[in-house]
Amino acid sequence: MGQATNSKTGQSKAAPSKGAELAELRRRLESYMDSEGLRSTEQRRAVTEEFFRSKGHLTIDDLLAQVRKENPKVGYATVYRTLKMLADSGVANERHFNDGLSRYEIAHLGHHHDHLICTECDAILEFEDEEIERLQEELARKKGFQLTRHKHELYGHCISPKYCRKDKK
Amino acid sequence: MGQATNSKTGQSKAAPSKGAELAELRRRLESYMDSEGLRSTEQRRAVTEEFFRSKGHLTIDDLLAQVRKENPKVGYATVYRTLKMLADSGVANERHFNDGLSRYEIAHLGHHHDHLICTECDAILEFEDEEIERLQEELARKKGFQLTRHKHELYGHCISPKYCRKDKK
DNA sequence: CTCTCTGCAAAGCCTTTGCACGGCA
DNA sequence: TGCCGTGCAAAGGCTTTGCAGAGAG
Repeated sequence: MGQATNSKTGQSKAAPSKGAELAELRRRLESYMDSEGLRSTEQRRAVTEEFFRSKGHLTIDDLLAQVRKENPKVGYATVYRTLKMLADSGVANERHFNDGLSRYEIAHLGHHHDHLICTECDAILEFEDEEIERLQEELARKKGFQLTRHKHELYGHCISPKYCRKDKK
Repeated sequence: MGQATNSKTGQSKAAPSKGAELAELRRRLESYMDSEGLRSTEQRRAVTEEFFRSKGHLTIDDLLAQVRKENPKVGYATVYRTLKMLADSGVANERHFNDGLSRYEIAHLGHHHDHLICTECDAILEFEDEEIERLQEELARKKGFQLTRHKHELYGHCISPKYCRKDKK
């Protein structure tokens, strides 16, 4: 992939800025809602804004709590349904780590990533490793499989106690 | 670890035969039950036998159905509790793939493995890849993490339609 | 005889759904 | 005004738990 540099921002196309990526996701959502005839309501805007404002990996409860700070009348089911909509439109990914909850993260454009999860402070880091992805493909081919997706989660704890505290979250 | 060969069976210690591994697991379970003061009941024996007889990755329903063929009076909760006991003793691993069900597999002695799952025929293959494990460790170290466990699942479908059929399971 | 185990049913937990009302377009 | 969206509450689906009776040691 080329490293075409944007002369205005200094950002390359291969790694667009956070802001540019969010703008693209908003456009994607808008066109999805248009094409599906979905309406823009106060609740959907509230949930969507809170979602984009977040750092991702939120549970439905997390998000609902945030949304209700500004908009106390929003219901449980609406958040569920709105997040499903965000996932269907491709701007959110639903994830299931080992706590039995659904979490939603902001989608990344054009590349997959996996997660490193601290079981002490609940931090969730994202990672990408091309070499591992390549080995996975190779392995699947050897076993006679065509891969469609994968799930790779590394659990452990931050080495530095300074940044790893139960109360940090 | 050495490659001492067993003169009787030709099996090396590093890769014990299936039968030898099962025998070791049974011993492990027995000593666990002894140490915890757990009793050997007809139901526990039935569930445990069926579990060891299986090829693993069974859901609780799968196992209960099997057990009830011989022993119709066994209850749901007993199977849950017995499988928890098997997991606690280290002879079973609880796994959660993407269907919301708990599955139990026969533990392997001294080595970790991951899974390749066919979303067409529901086949579950195990794999081990030292290179991937090494890269994981390296990656975690770079991110300042100490790994304790991981979950690596590859989803796809068998390339050969001959061996990949919905009705196969 | 004591203390654990079992089976049933109920309760938990999270997610999904049905339905009447409310509000976009 | 016609429909879609919302909120509430109930229903689902799987797992866990409480309890009285059964059974191992």
